Formats: sequence, C-alpha cells, structure tokens
Amino acid sequence: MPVHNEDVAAVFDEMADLLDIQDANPFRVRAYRNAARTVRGLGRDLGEMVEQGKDLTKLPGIGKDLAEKIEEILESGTTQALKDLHKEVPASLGELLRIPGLGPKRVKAIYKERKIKTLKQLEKAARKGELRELSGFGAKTEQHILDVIAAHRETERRFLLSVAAQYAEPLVEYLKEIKGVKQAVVAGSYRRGKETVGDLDILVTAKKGSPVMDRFVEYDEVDEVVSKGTTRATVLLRSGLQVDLRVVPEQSFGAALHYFTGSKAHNIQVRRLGQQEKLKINEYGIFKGEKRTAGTTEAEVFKSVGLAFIEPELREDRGEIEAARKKKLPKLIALDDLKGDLHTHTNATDGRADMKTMVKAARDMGFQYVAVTDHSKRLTVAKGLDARRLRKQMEQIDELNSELKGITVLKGIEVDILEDGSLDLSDVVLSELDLVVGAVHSHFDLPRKKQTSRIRRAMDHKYFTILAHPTGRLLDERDAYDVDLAQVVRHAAQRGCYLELNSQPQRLDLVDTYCQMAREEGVLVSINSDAHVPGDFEHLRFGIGQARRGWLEKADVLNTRPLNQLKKLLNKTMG
DNA sequence: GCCGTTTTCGGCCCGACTGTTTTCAGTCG
Repeated sequence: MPVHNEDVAAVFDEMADLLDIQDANPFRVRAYRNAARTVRGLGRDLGEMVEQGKDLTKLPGIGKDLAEKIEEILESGTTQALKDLHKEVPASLGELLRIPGLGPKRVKAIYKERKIKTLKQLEKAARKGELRELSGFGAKTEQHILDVIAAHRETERRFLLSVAAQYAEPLVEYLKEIKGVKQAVVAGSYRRGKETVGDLDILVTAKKGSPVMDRFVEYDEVDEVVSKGTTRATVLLRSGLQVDLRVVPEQSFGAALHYFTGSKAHNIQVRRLGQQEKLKINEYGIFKGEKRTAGTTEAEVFKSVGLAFIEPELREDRGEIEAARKKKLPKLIALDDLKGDLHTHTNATDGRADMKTMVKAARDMGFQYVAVTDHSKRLTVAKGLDARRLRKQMEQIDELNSELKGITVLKGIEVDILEDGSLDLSDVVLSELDLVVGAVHSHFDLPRKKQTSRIRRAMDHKYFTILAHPTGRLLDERDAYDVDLAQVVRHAAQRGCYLELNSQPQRLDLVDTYCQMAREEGVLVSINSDAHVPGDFEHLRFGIGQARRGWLEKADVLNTRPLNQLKKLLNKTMG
C-alpha cells in the first residue's frame, strides 16, 4: 500500500496530539505540528524524494529524527514512537481535542480522573454532572462542553470563500457605519484568499468610546455571543459562521492587520526575526524596549525586520520570508491581467444562456477573446455535443465573430477523457477547433496509477490543449480523485500542453502548491471561469486569488497573452 | 524536536477572554 504525504502528516499530527495530552515539552509538540504542515504543503511526493535520495533534513522543520520517522512511515504506514504512545494514551483522546474549549490539560484531566476516552463517554459524564467535580472545571464549563458536543458536527465545517464573502461584505459595511469607526477590514484566511475559511477575522480601528462592540453583537444576523470584551468579541452568525472582531487604536492598524491576517506560521517567523533585532512585535506595533517605533502600516512591520512587503496570499511560511529578504518576491498576477477566458458553456449543453449572451458578458469583462467549450457527447446529462452538433456550433461562432465587434470567439470543446484515456470525439473533428479542453467526468474511483496514466494518455493526444479541473474535487461534496498530480504536471511540461485553474468556488482544484509546481516546471496555467451563466465570470476573482496563493505572475498564465500570442501558443499544442 | 553570519545548548511569539480563582491556568487565535 503506497503511503502518501497526507498519511505522514496525519501520523505527525496524531503524535502531536497525544504528546500534548501527555504534557510533553510544548516545543516538541510544535515540532511535530510544524512537520505535519511542511509535509502537507510540500507538493512533491515524499516517497519519490526518498527514492531519489533527496536529503529530507533540508526541508524546513525536519531534522534527523523526523527524517528517519518519515522513512519509517513510508515503509510501514506508522512509526514505533506512535505505537509506544498508544500504550500510554488512547488514540481516541485525539478527537476530544477537536472540541473547542477542550485543550490538552483538560483532556488529560478527564482521562486520568474519570477514565473518559471517547466523545460519547464525555457527553454521558457531563450529563450526570460529573465533570464539574474535577478541579479547574465548573458547572459552566460542563454546560459549555455539552453545548459544543451538540453543535460539533455543524461547527466543524468550513465555508467556501465565495459564501463567506456574502456574509463578510455586508457586515463590514455595517461596521463602517458605526460612530467612531475609522476602518473595518476582513483579515485572516479570508484576506489570504484561502478557498475555504473556518471563521471571519474582522479588524476595526475606532476612536475611544466608540460603541462598536455593543453594535457588533447586536448585528441582525448574530445568533449567539460567544465572548465579548473591550477589544475583542466572538459571535456566531445564524449561518453557523463564527466572526471574531478585534478593535485597535488607529496607530496600530498596520501591526494589527498583519497580526490578524496571519498565517500563524508566517507571524511566528516574522516575530522571530523581530526578536533577532531586539524588537517585540505584537498587534499594537513594533517595540524597542518600551518604545513603540512603528506599526501604523503593514509595510512598516515588514520594513522593521528588513523585509519587502509580502502580499497576504503569500503569507503561509512557504518561502516568502526568504524571498522577501532577497527581494525575490513574485509580482503577483491581478484580475486585470486576464485577456480572455478559455472555458465557458452555453445552453447548447448545460449552460443557462445562449452563446451571444455569454460572449457579450465576456466582452463586458474587458476580454479580447473567449472560448466556447461545451461538453462532448458522452456527458448525456449535459446534452453533450456530437460531431454534427459541434460543427453546427462552429458555424454559429463564425457568424457571431463577423457580427460582434470588440471580442473574438474561439472554437473549443470540453471533451470527456474516457476511462482508457482516449477522447470522446474523433481527431478529425477536434482538428477543426482552436483548442481542446480535456476533462475527467467519469470513473473517479480508478486506482492512482490507472487514473494518472489515463490522464497522461489523454494529454498525449495530438489536439489536446488544456487539462480542465485536474483533480476533480468539489469542496464539501466530492474529494479529489486519486491522481499523481506531480507526474501530470511534469507530463504537461514534456508534452507542451497547459493546466487549468478552474475558478468555480467549489473547484479551485489546482491548489496553491500545484500552481507553484506548474510554475517551477514551466507549465502555463489557464485561469478559467467554467462559466455556465453570465454572472459566473465573477468567479475569476477567486481563481486569481488561488493563482496568487500559488505565486503565479502574469507571465505564468496562458490567458494573459493577447490574442495573437495566444493563438501561437494554442497552435503549438494543436499539432 | 528543530535550529544557529552572535549560539551545537538553550532558546523556541504574544496577548485577550473565560471561568474558577483569590492571583491564575487553560484555551484560543
């Protein structure tokens, strides 16, 4: 059974949990958590790296010991150290840590003194009023635990960025209207453009005596006030989305914005740099001894530790600090850089608008070109096109091109990649198109090797241009299919074809680390809307966000090219 | 357990809020 990076990360996370409960050295616990994070964000397959004889201790947070443990896990799926831990701490205690309000100390106490190992036992004990007898616990804590268990499965879910935006934007407008409020901005993973967010972190600067805290908890959509102090409050909205509000004085805006934008790992690195300069960095500013020296803008924070300004999307402690020190940060792509869209649908298949409406909407986005790429015949649920209907659509495109000014319509198809890697339409008809977008819509459950070679075979087709939504994941709905994307990226590089970053908020499946990998391998990424209605072009902002998280510059993206250059790049793949 | 153009040992980010406390531990972000 092959062991993947996620399996290694899971072992390290479990080690961290159990060590934490054991009251181990907190820095040792952190070392395991850091290692899990490194492994998850790696992008490259650890198994392959070991085969190639790469030195794992070169990876951040991986030393001699953890490198050995990685090799052990790759071979056996686990490590002796974890087995030993299981003898002392039951594995099920890890799930108790997931309960908000229960940390390692309390979990340890309820296990040691009440022999509670599972959520079920915990709930039972709380019902009977047994928890309040433990030292450090009281009736309120006990009730809180009961409440949280009841809501646990609900609150654990993350929200799509696009959904969070629907709550965040009106709330920020509401906060800005409150007396004494100067600025209100969403920080956290929302600002970093993560595809899902667990909560909203909102930062406000306000004059002393502003009623912002009281007004905030009175907001119409607030369902429950979790905590409320003078500078910080937490509420749950009716949707279940948690919102944390922090209020700081205006002069601290930059320091606070940096602090609350995170990520946590990035912040730790920046503060560590501060320490080396004998500076203390917190949400109120930069301090030299007692004296506040900076912190009104984020740029000051970075400057104080010798770094260039780092865009929020890069702040994941994945090399951005080093790059900022060397002035080697990428100039990230922006929405304005897109010159067109290479994946859209019409009502000929499963789109909701006719071609002309869609093309006009693309033109309203300021695009020079748009490709119509409806589905192919195998996708019967979407009324997929056969050769005859596709040719008819091509004629329609010719007509539209002669009629409409200001935009060029390209002829394309989103052709199904069949189980054996062949395409759903013949080379003859594909050759008549400007581009061929290939996609997997069936047999999601093939084993990894088969799935990978299926996709590679499809890419080898003479007329294959772009691999659409390369992992097929639908957030909250369907996991990615099991595919070795690193291999797919390398194959695209050899073959000279392109990868799509699909901007649908539920997809965004060319995740940041794979964007980075594509960039390193010299594979151009196509940021497409996959629009089915005119409004879907708005989704491109999320695709751009993901691309920025993946360090992509304008030059790394296929559809930033003007039409004449794009055509050359398409011709290259079209034989 | 990691890490080092100050260190191979002794550090490892920092503050707010809650609940159970009588001055603070635990948890969270």
